[in-house]
Amino acid sequence: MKQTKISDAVVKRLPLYLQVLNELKAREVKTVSSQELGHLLDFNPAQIRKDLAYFGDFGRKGIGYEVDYLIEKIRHILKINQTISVALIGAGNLGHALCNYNKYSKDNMQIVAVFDAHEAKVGTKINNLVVQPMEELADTIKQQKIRIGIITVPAQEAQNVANQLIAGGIEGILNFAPTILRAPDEVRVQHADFTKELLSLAYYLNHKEEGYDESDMD
Amino acid sequence: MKQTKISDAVVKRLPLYLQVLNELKAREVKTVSSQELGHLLDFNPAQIRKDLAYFGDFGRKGIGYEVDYLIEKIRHILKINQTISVALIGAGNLGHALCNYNKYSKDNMQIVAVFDAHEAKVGTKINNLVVQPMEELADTIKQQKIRIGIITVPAQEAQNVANQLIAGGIEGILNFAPTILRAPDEVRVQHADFTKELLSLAYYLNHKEEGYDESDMD
DNA sequence: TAGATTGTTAATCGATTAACAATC
DNA sequence: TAGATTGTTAATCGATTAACAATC
Repeated sequence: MKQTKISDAVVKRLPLYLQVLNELKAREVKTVSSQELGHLLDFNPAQIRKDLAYFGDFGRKGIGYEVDYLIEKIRHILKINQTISVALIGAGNLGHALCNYNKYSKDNMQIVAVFDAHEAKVGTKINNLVVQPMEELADTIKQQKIRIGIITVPAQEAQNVANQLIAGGIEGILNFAPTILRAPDEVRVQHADFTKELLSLAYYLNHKEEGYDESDMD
Repeated sequence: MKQTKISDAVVKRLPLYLQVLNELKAREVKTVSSQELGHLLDFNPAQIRKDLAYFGDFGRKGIGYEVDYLIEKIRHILKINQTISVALIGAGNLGHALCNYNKYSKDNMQIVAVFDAHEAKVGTKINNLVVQPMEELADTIKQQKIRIGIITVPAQEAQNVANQLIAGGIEGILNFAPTILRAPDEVRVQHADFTKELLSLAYYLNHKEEGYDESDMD
């Protein structure tokens, strides 16, 4: 029984592999080498082979990887086979977008409940889901076996919502609010804050030439 | 004139520093040590000092960093002072959410134009911005000095939209579509794909215990 | 002054890449 | 078989952390 701690860097790349493999499958490509995958993803082929080798021997020497087979393996590693129930808190614009996105997505996440603290929102419908009041959060988590909470409320309310999710026994949180959440170690918190992406994009646009020039500061 | 190549890891942390500093400022905290910042962010204090030192000597030995001053310095580094014009392509749910978000945001990005390929959308309004047809993209980029394009169209259309942005002379792209974009080296492409965050979250929920156990595969 | 904390060098840690025997 | 490509070990590279002189 081989057990290795897989690094965050590797886990982050798995969804990317899956994405490219799905695109290859759509193009009816049957096998692919680490060389080709590396070219498509701008990764080093050795890195791809090493990443995949953490989980088993999926390739064939001299041939490469069978696309269908590798997809199945990675789906298995990420446990996409089983559906995970998700709650969304914050029925604003972003919440709507995510619900809508979720409806068409074919991966394992399923938003099964939506909550909002504002009375005006409670009772309205998003894609057949009735927006519930926050008071029902803990009970619903238990009844519907919800494991992940997506936070799409304003930054000031995010920690409060997180606390309620944690109290309700949530296992993971995807936080869209631009604030850092405190959570116990058992609860995995992932940030999906595109403002940070925009800010670093701005940095790169303004420092395109090369390194940072300290005299810029004056 | 000291010039150093700043690593991606450092640039990614700058917005986080800014975020925490802004929260400290709101609480009227005047100075903060790398120790305290490290505690708030779960970072090593030495790392914070090293990161900041790339850009200049912002702290005072024995005291720490002045919150207001450091905020100004980081804003300067990220060039948040000057506004950057942004175009959004894809007037769907996510596009709406981003426009709305942008209206209230106080940072440097400003969505100044919205485009959509679908006739039904063209001419409708999002926060005072009239949705324009794709044909006007290149001209608008030039006229309005747009530097960044945000892509919120379905995955299949994303590369096509990216090509049009690139042809129009865009400098950076923030891609929300779950697909990998090909772009020349001069154009910085940043991915803001929360599906990937969700997938890795799922991984961690299912492999909480410890390392990966290869016999799980059977 | 004594205590605290920076900026920075050196040490450590971990992740990426190169290289190659194994083998399809 | 000859050519290709894996899985894996060893080498390299880069990022994080520890340690400490400088100094507020």
